[in-house]
Amino acid sequence: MGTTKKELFSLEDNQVAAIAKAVGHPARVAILKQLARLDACVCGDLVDVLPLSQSTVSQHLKALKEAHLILGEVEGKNVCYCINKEVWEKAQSLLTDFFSRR
Amino acid sequence: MGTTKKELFSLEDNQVAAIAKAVGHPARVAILKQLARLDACVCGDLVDVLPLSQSTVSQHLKALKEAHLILGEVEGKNVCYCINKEVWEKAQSLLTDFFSRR
DNA sequence: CCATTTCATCGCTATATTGCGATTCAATAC
DNA sequence: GTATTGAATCGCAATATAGCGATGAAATGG
Repeated sequence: MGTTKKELFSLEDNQVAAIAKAVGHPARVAILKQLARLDACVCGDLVDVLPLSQSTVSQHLKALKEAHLILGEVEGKNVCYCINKEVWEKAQSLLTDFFSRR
Repeated sequence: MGTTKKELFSLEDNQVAAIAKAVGHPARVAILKQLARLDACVCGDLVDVLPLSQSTVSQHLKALKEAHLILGEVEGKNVCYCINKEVWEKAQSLLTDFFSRR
């Protein structure tokens, strides 16, 4: 318990849920918006923009990375994040389809 | 801590996050799909369709109701759930806009 | 009245999430 | 080499979530 019984649901339902879950926090929404806006990647400028500590922002970035919605590339001392275009488009179509029902 | 600092984010970011959070579980995805498919409302047939106990399904329905994505109407002994069309469309446009970035 | 059915809620356990400060590690700067 | 900077991770506390069985409350059936 406390654990989602993923095995019991369809792949698609799990995919939709996983994406939605990753987006389900205002900080992560804000991060994704920033990354979309800047098109090119950014790094820890995100920390400056967000009203959260560095460690907390790092956690959210990790969550988004685990959902494959973003990519992080090391550039010397910095890490450059950007939207994972492929997965983003997949997510877009999954969610669009989902909400187009009815 | 353990609590999202919603105050620190924009209304829109919070709205997007709240909807995504509600959708962020495969059981709730499955419920919403069913309700969309049956167009007309259903009741505890949902429990039969889902691989979860009645109490757990009830919890998920509560979560969806709190996100205003669904409506529940008492009909004698039964409760009839259906998608909240207005909010659903709002959610659709919010999420579509969100994913249309970039 | 009592029994049954339908659903919500309580009470509990297990696990996950959010947040932060402190620490660590790698890369640069000196 | 040491110092500094950027970012991930650790460790912790507070809270939230997922799941279930049991109990409750309202409506129907007798």
